[in-house]
Amino acid sequence: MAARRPLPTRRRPSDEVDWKHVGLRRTPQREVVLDLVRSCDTHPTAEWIYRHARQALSDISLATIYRTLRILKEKGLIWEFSGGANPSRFDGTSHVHEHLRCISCGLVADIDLEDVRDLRREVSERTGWTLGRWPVVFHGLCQPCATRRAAVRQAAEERGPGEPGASSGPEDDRDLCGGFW
Amino acid sequence: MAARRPLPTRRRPSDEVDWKHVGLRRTPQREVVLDLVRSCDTHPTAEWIYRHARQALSDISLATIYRTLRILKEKGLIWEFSGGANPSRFDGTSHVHEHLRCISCGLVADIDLEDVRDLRREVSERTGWTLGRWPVVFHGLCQPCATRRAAVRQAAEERGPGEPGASSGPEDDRDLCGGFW
DNA sequence: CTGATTGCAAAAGATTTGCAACCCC
DNA sequence: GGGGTTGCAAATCTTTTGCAATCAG
Repeated sequence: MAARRPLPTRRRPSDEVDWKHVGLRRTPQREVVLDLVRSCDTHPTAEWIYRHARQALSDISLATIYRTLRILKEKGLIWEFSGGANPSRFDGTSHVHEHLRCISCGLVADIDLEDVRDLRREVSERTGWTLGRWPVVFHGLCQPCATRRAAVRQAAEERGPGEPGASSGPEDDRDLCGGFW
Repeated sequence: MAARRPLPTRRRPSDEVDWKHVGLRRTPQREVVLDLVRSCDTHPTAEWIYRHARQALSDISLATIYRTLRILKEKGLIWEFSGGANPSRFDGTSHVHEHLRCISCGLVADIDLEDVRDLRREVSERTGWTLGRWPVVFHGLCQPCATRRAAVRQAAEERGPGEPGASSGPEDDRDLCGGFW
């Protein structure tokens, strides 16, 4: 274990965790990963977390990132959004909220919805499933993707028939918009 | 191209597709894949589709299955549920309906929910996203997984503290319950 | 101390892609 | 006939795993 940049002195999300009760040993790696996921609202990928974690723990490995994310998820401390062939994104579950996921660029956004509580109960009663506090995910297009897609579709229609559901991946979005579908 | 078992003479889902308008050439491979996804309600994986497609088209390749699924998805003819490190599952979108996905075994179930229509509009207005007819996915535990998990948790608590969110993969579920989380 | 955790490198999957042969329109 | 499609095999990419060294309690 090499360079370990002094971590911020202000209170960190990982301080709030009762590690012993959760059944996990408290390590710098786990603290950094949890803090990264909990403190940013960008729903980062494992790769992004890896890059940023290295700024604090220079020799943390990608394997540890994945291992830690999986464990934190299993303990219910964070939530994962699977992304098909593309990387998963993670969310620090601090309070109950729902999600929007863009089917074009994979962006995940949070939203608070009071009304969903009743809906969960209804669904649970009708199906026998346990819906607890797990998120409800709406799928659709974020504004940039909707705009881009509309442009593409119009161009296609001017060229001739076909392409009713033309898709277009994200062109820019260098950092966190990996592209899901 | 070899053995091509006589396909069922009854009307098939793929007959309803206006291939030319969609902008795709009509091929036996595409018909079989679309028919399989549209005619079963089990939300199959690519692998499952491959195994079954071979019964009609003995030398169809897995690459074609994936390519076709991707294309059909891009054209809006089917819907994909990403599964992290685990295989995606597909759904033939015939009418608007919502989904339940088990966070333990990955099972996907359909459910009709009138009330969701208003909710979509509300979310759309509040966020500016385009939610169209894309599905809303509830996450939770299917009955078998909920039962199994409760048992595991109880056993853990009898042994001592910790394990508040213990996870357990599917043990049986040979055919279609791949395991997501 | 002692078992849990980590890094490293290699493995495992799922999905994609290059390319020549082939088939639908 | 010609360009869209397919099969095959190899490549890619994300995530997991085996194992010896190291660390937390």
